[in-house]
Amino acid sequence: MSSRNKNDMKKKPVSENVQLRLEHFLPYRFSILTNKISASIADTYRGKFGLSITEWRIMAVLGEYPKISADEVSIKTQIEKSILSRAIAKLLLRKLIEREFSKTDRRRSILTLTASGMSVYEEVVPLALQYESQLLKCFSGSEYEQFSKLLELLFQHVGKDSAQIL
Amino acid sequence: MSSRNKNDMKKKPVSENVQLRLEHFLPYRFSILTNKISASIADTYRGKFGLSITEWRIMAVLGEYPKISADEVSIKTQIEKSILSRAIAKLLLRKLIEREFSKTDRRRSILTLTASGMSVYEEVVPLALQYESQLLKCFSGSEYEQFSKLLELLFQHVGKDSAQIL
DNA sequence: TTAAAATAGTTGCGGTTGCAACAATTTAGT
DNA sequence: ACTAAATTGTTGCAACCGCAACTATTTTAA
Repeated sequence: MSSRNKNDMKKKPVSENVQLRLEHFLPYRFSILTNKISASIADTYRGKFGLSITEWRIMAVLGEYPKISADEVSIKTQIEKSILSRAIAKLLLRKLIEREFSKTDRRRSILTLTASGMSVYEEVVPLALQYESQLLKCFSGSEYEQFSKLLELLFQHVGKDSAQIL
Repeated sequence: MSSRNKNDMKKKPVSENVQLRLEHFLPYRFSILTNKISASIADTYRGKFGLSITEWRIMAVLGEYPKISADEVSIKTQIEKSILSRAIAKLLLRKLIEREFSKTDRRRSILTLTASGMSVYEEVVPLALQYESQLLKCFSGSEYEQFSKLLELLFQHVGKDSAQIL
């Protein structure tokens, strides 16, 4: 083994030779895919109901969990609290949701869908489910099972303190 | 069969009984996952290089495909053209990329990484790959194969005219 | 009991986003 | 050759985003 070989190795460590192909890069692919899906859903919600995705998500959570606080909505949806506050203000104006404040803790809000909010909710839910099933048409039953399982794995992995991952 | 039963069916069609569980809704899960991943990557790029994800993507594409136009970057990255235009302006100011215009079509820009842009690129690439491999640590080899394949399926499916899907 | 810390929600502000209109140039159709 | 349409990139504008500072209230603990 000559010293020339040794120098070559120093000049070109493996890591610098590894190349990045953006279109195969997982985080990138995820992002593109998610953006497409979100954009297409957002179009529908905005077009048919004048709802942003954020607004819809708030309503979706309230449909499942009536009488929770803004803070609990924030925890469940990961929506940042200032964004949430403004979205809630809009929904209140449009009377799609109602708010009272807890008697025992006057900081805490208690949010519910109004009757008209509920009727929008009941109109959107089937649309959302239909969209999802359209999306999943590319999978066979067992493929869906696999995908769901693997996605869950990834979810768990990312969930445990993402600071630690990078 | 009484007319009462018929009325009941009108009042509660099956579709209204189907419920939505947001946390199991695929588009929602995708969105949460992607946002977490993107946020964590964005932190690194911003912290170490002062680059937004958009800016980094432009550089990544130029690293792979030197001398392409803004429009081609837009097609490859799906970045909207006004956002792209402003990001390119920033990268030009910081002299991370260079621009000339085609002699034969003076509308068309020709973009390349500068030397310093290239050196940033070569510093970021290994980081990005390292992040990806961290992310994939939750999969075994065969799980990764599966996941990759299924994601590709979904990708194709969504790709073919998303208007048609919804 | 009272001062400090924690919690819930709102708001100010600077930055980003994305649609739509625009200018400059090139291509197509007649 | 000449006008209409298409393409490439930029910019105006209104909406949105998210951090940080703020108010109001409740909890902690000395």
